[in-house]
Amino acid sequence: MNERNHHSIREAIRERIASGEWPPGSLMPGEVGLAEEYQCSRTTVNRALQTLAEDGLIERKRRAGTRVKDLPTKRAQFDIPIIRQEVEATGRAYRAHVMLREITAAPDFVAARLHLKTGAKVLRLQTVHLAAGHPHAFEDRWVNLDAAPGILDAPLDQISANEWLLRQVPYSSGDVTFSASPAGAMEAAALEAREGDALFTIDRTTWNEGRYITTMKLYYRPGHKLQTRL
Amino acid sequence: MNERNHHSIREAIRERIASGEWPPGSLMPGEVGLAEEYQCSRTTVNRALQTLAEDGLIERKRRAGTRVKDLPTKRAQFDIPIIRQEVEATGRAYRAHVMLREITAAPDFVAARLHLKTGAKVLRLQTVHLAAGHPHAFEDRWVNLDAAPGILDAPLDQISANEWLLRQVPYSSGDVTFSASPAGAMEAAALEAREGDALFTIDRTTWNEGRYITTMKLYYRPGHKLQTRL
DNA sequence: TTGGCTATTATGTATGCACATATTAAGCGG
DNA sequence: CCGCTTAATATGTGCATACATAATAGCCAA
Repeated sequence: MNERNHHSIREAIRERIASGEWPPGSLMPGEVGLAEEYQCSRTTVNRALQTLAEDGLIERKRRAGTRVKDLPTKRAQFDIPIIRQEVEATGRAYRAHVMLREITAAPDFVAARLHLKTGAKVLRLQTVHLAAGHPHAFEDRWVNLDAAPGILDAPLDQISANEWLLRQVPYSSGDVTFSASPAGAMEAAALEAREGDALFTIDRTTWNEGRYITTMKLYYRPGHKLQTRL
Repeated sequence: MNERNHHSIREAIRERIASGEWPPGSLMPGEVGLAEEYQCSRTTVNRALQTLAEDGLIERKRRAGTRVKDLPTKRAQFDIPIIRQEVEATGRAYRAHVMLREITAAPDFVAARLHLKTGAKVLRLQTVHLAAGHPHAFEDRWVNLDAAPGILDAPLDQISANEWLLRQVPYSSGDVTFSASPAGAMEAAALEAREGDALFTIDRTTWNEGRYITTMKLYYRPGHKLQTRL
């Protein structure tokens, strides 16, 4: 507890901030002062303060010193799991059902997201993810065939497109948008919901080193929540 | 570019992982090897690898070595700003309108969240946040009067409850839930939307060192999105 | 073969030091 | 009093080193 590694020092400082010892906007003691107080080297204090700065709790400037942030911006972190893992984590059996699988011309918004010409051939997949037999989410996905041609031979009844793609290009970047959208006829049918129901929706486009791979829209069943701590 | 600070080494390693040089699940070279390759000390490589591990890209175990994660769980980060800042960042004028302000008995779900007895007195606030005169979000908030009695004297027409509380207890913890919910009569009226519209919703409960301070539900106008990169 | 002990090894972490760099404060000439 | 230069200072970062710790491999005895 009273060890002087950077973890415990970080937590000690965090508590002193939370307690109001150093009010928002105020300057806190410098690294050397804290090092002396905690009987450790400046390096160790530096590490503790750096992680606090990453967490958005304090702001550090050379020469100016370290000060407690005025209006701290809270940072929420979500682990975005593979749906299979998400379902299995709750102890329910996972199954996916591919409703539609066709090669088609990319509509405008898909072409834009995947940086393709309008009308380029893409694979469209519509999948229902089932948890213990009940619809959990509906996925509407477009795959750039240039970037992932092998998907045409993938056994998509056994492994979800998401997982298959993840194995091909494991460490891709992406952007993610959370929103709420009303269920259309298609989503309502797939999720056994009513048209117009409010669905929690995730839009996601994925690329790797400049190659745009896939874009998808994921509609969760009504009532789905995404929770985190901050 | 070819510097050998921990930033550039981290990015170099990240790219080598993305390129597939070390496939998922495989063991990558040890710290000493990488240090030699990049002509730097083990300390520097260690730093680079530690941040990559925090990002969830690799997994490290003593003696066992460092390996690339098999199915990397993507981590989405959102900065949750104060609504005023969120609005002003888009260049629009911010204004808040308090629709309801009453001291009332806490209903069950509020009492549970704030760890109070059912029926304890709480302050309920309903606020519309306006961006350039148009409704942006509707906030339904409950404040624990024991934890923040001063709020009864706060000029809530000038400063939002959120900001006021944030100044009183700046460094609180909280939990956050994202979901989609249909607009009720109240939300529809406040947001100038139709009843049943799909609204992006954030539930948030805040505490500080065991004192439960406030819980609120925030309904965004239809079409609101929350975007991030991963 | 099995169980437990030990040596080995890769990562985890603290330290002292040197130097880099950004920013403020002081000094100074006009 | 202004604007420039210069010095002082807090943080940023890298390095060599030492030791801690966890996981593994190998060994030996029962």
